[in-house]
Amino acid sequence: MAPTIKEVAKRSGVGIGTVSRVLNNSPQISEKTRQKVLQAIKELNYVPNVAGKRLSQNRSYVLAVVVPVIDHPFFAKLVSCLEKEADEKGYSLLLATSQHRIEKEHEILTKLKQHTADGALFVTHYAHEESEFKNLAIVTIDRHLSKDIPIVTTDNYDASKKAVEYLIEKGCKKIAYLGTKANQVSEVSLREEAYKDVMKAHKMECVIVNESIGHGDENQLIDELFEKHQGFDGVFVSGCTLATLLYNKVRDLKLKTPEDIQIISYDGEFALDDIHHMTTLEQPLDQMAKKCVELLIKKINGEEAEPLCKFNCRFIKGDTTK
Amino acid sequence: MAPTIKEVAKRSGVGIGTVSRVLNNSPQISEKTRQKVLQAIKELNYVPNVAGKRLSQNRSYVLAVVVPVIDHPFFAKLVSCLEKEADEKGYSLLLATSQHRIEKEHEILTKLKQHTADGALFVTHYAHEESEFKNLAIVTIDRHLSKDIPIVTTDNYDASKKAVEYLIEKGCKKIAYLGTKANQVSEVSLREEAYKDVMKAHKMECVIVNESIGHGDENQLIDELFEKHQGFDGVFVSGCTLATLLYNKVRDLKLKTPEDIQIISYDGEFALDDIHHMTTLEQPLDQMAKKCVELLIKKINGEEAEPLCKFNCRFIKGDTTK
DNA sequence: AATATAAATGGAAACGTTTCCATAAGATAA
DNA sequence: TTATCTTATGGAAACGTTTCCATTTATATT
Repeated sequence: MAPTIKEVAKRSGVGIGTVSRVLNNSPQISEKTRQKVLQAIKELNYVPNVAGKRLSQNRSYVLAVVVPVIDHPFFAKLVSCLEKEADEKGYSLLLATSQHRIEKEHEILTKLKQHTADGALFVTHYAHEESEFKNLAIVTIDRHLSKDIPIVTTDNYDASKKAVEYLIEKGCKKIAYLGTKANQVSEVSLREEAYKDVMKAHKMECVIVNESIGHGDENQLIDELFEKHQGFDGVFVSGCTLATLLYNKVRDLKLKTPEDIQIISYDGEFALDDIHHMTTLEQPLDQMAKKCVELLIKKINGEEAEPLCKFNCRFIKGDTTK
Repeated sequence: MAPTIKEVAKRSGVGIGTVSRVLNNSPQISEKTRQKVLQAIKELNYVPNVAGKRLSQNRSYVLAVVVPVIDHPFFAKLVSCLEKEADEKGYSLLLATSQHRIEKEHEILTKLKQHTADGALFVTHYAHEESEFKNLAIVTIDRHLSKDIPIVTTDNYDASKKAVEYLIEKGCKKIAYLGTKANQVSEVSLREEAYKDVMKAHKMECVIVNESIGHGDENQLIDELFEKHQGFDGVFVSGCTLATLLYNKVRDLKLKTPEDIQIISYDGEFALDDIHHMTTLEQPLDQMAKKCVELLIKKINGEEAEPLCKFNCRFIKGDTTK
């Protein structure tokens, strides 16, 4: 069996409390004792057992993250950033993909209650009873779950407004909106709002092609755009998968961009982004991830956490606009 | 505070052992008692604390997976499959990205020793002292780490051989190999071996463009292929990122495929695979993930595990070959 | 040298489970 | 009814930490 703190104590001739203090870098330990203990630890090849630590502290040092899927550039990149941040703060990352199934989210809530994880980041799209979140350390991206749950998001409305206005400025006469249908409680729905408002302000016609989340084929959506609607010369598209699909469709149709059609997309996180030089509103995922972890840790520690953190998107001029 | 097993016992008027047995679906519990206990659990809103369970069982029910990066279609898809399988077997997935840094792998080994996780899947590319793996439940994909560590892989040699022969059969006169440089101990190196062997057998010239792992720009590699070498009409490419980059480069150069150049790639897992219809050797990641989890659990339970599991790739005819 | 104060240390108790052993209750056979 | 064998149940001990309180040791002050 692996050596325990007791054996380390015996070997170094001190008490178990002292060993524990050395392990936790407690200041009130004499240098001499510290060395003795460290020596014994090395000799015994002692590694602390986290189960004991967790039980006595009632802490797991694990953060859970719930994403709809992981094999998607946006979520993959996000999780990548999260892992880096969590790691830096001494937390591990427990990954849960909901596959758009609400039960999976319930499982995560149970894991929080079980103390499998100390906190969770929800990046998913289902609603819950607010009471389910009681006393749990939760943070979301983009979505309003409950008034006690902090949200990390981007300036969806402002950035979208600027993007659509940019298309108009560059000469677009008929602009379409292509996106996944966002729930009302999601900040993402502001993208469509902004589009509509700009269209209205410029007395232009709205062309909206929407998909309900997790269902329907995204390719089909693109086809719908080109079949049902014609003559547009600009598209504001929400989501990187749709954007790439659109880009490829345009190419297949032998349309030229930006000459025939101009495109701006929200979400710049492409799997292979050195290929598609698309004009993009890029979300600062690294900063957002950092903030998520920070907020989560605050909530875990029972500290006050900002209810809403809004980051600015970076406008990246690619070659899909003039 | 959350209710404990003791309180459930008191409320239902039984002993704590009985409650524990109900929780673990022990058979020798009378139906009457079981109902009483379940009732109390419901009334108290009791959720078992995993820290206690873990300590007493010395099990975490967590599997760690170490991948170089997660924002890459192949690894993202793999992790996605793993999570599904782990979940089915009652395990959670702890995600660690090594970012090609060996220290991160050491951290995972420490986590295993600490019992943060019961086992780990290594999908990374560094070497270790064999002794570091002593008594730990580890499985790898593609890589020989130590003789006690099972490997899950594909028929790299056979599949590659067939692919290259296919190109020849379809009329290619000069075929290049494009890939990341694989370590000797990796099964992936067999792809290049197979290519070389086929070239030799057909008395054709080898054109190999290689990248050392994690370094260098993949785009640069593609450029190198087209600059240093000319006149080839077929490429066997290893890895989905490279394949997509190549595909796009070919398009940018206004070359036609399969007319001017035929391409087969190893790894069919594209982020957006409904776009690129490339001829591909697809690895059955779902089956592989299942096997990995299965082997890991066997090792955790101290059972014998097969040292090598080789899966067949699926040949998918796309429109990059005749 | 004696006393007061601060710093370092030892170890019991607590965290919430599971498991094993002893015992009680129930079923079966005589 | 009594003896025997199952089946069901209670609860102490163990898992490996941390933490708090009591105590010892060192240092400073008179």
